[in-house]
Amino acid sequence: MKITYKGDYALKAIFQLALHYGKSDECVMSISEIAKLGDMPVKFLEQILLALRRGGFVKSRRGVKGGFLLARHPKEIKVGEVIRFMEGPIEPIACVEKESYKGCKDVAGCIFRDIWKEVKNSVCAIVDALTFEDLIIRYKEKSLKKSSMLEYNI
Amino acid sequence: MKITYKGDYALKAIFQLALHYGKSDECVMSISEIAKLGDMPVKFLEQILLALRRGGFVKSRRGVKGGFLLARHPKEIKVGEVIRFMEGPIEPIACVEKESYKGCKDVAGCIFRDIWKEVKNSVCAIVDALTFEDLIIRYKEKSLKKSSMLEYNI
DNA sequence: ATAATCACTACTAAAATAATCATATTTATC
DNA sequence: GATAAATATGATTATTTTAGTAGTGATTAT
Repeated sequence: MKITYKGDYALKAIFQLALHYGKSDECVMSISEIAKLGDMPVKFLEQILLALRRGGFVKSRRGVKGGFLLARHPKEIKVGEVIRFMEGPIEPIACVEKESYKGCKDVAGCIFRDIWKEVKNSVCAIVDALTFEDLIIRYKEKSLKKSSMLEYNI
Repeated sequence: MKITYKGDYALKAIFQLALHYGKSDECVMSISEIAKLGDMPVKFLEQILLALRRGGFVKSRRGVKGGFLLARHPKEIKVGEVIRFMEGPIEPIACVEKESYKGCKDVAGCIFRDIWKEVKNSVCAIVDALTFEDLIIRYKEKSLKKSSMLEYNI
């Protein structure tokens, strides 16, 4: 039941780009900039960003002052989409999506399959309802709360 | 977001023992018997059953006519318990339970952590509400349905 | 020109996974 | 008491996944 670093970093990178989004189309972020903000290894993040580009999540510009930017508006990118793209289908076990599954002679009669489907649906309901715009709103609320707590010395 | 074979086989083994439960305390199942029913590799299952014994889920008897049986009533064993015991904490990422997490400088301000908590809670709600008695009921309903479908040639 | 930056491919070390193997110990039954 | 059937335990292994690193090439603003 784990998300890998690959998926984690992908989400963080897109989140950084989302925070940075819209100021102007010229406004790209370099890999190293994103890596620094999210505390991620640069060369590993590079691979992830290139994958995200192929997936249509981000766009890139090469050369000096090049970098990455979101290919779509943050409200058009769902968290679940990114997870699925980076990690494969959201399902606790392969038999949920694929009918063929080694460990199961009787897929139709398998009660566990039903449970995994429930789990899958419930997880998908959460991550597919969340866009990166939602995340930004949450983030801003959080940092507002934090700063006001600081202000009043709570 | 995956369950491993270890966890999968553990659930299946306990389910077989649960189906077999209560007929008498003498009524144990051998590893090979369980393995056959669940289509699992015998020696791998052996390790899993021994782990489950240490975890207090099953009891064993050695020697001829030995084997395994549940240590508790099926209604006293939750699916979530077994998953946690075999796979570790149910959480998409380590930062949910543990405060220390390499990939995150700012755990408090991290919006993803909140999402993973939501996911975790929602998954736990499902698997912690399910006992092996529930599974048996589901299973019997299913096989009843199947046999009646056969009967009426649907 | 050149320096900064993305693009791509290949490689690698470590960990996890899914087992197998060998050997000991226990116990019902003949 | 011998034997066979079973669990108990620890070691070993093969494969895959993960999390990177390294190097080289292509592009472009200055």
